[in-house]
Amino acid sequence: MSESSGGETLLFLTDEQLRQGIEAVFFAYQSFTADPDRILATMAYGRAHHRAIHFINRAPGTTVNNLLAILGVTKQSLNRVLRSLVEDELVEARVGKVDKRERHLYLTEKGEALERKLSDAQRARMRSAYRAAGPQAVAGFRTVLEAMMDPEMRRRYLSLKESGI
Amino acid sequence: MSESSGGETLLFLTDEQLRQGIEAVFFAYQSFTADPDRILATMAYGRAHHRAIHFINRAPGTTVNNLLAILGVTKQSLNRVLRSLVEDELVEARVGKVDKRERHLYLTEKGEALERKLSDAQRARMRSAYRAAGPQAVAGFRTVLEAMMDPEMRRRYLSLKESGI
DNA sequence: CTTGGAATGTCAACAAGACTGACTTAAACT
DNA sequence: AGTTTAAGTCAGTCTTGTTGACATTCCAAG
Repeated sequence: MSESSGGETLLFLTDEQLRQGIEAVFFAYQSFTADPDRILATMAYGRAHHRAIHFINRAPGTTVNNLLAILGVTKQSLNRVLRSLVEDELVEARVGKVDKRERHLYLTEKGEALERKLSDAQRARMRSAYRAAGPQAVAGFRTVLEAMMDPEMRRRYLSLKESGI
Repeated sequence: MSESSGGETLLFLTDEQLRQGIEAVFFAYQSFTADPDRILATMAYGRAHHRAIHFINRAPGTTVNNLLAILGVTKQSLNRVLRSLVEDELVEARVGKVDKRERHLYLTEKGEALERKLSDAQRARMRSAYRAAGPQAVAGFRTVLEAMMDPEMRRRYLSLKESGI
């Protein structure tokens, strides 16, 4: 009922379609985090540890400040996570040679092993979803995700994307 | 370097491609929740309240148990949220006529107003992303998201999708 | 050279929101 | 009458976010 396709010029952009998109993102994201969450729950870690490990692996030697900017949390919040990872010898924090205030972060072998375990699970899900959907759908998927990002997020995303080639 | 396209038969499924997909989901989801989060932060509410409001609006008269199943949280967790929403007169919990043990949940006018405010923000983002990406990309986006969901999540998603037609 | 400010990171305390487990109440079913 | 189901409650824990205060280091202006 109501003005379903009232103000929209493009037919596929009804409120109902948009709402379904929102719900799809919600449910997909829950599934997306479920695999690593299950693994992390067996240890004393959570999603925050996963994120830190992921991005340290992605950009080894990154500083705490750098990581902060990517994750978008406060330094105090990240610090707690980082501390436990360093204590458990998954991450090494080396004092900067040029600037001694900085800490450069690296995964240890143990840290790399966990990273692989977590990302394997997540990649397996992405791989099977990508396979099932086909290359054209994947391209569209990526296009919409990038369009959804805030300029600031997109900047972070693209900087990683380029560094990873 | 390393075995970039070593074990994959399909070229577009390199580990690097999958990793970029994972990061895209991460950054897009952050942006996706940012708008409602900003609005909610001004009140004493959080994301949990938003989710409850969203699904009550989506399926008015739903029972607590029903909502529990959709959200995938414990009743203790949902109860805390629901209690504050009822106290603040955003949600009404009516005793069931057929089964008096059940509480049927409805948004009040005040609740509907907040729901609209929150979903307007989120829909605006989706709309502009969809517009920018084009219909074909949107179709692909939806296809991949559905393929990413656990069977259980997909079941929940589809049941809502159908009820919303 | 020194001193004051800026940048980087750490510690402590608190709040939201998730969880488990144990329990109560009321209603419905058998 | 006894069991199951729906909802709600109380207590305690964990993760992860927040602010505020503080230490260390660097750098630049006087």
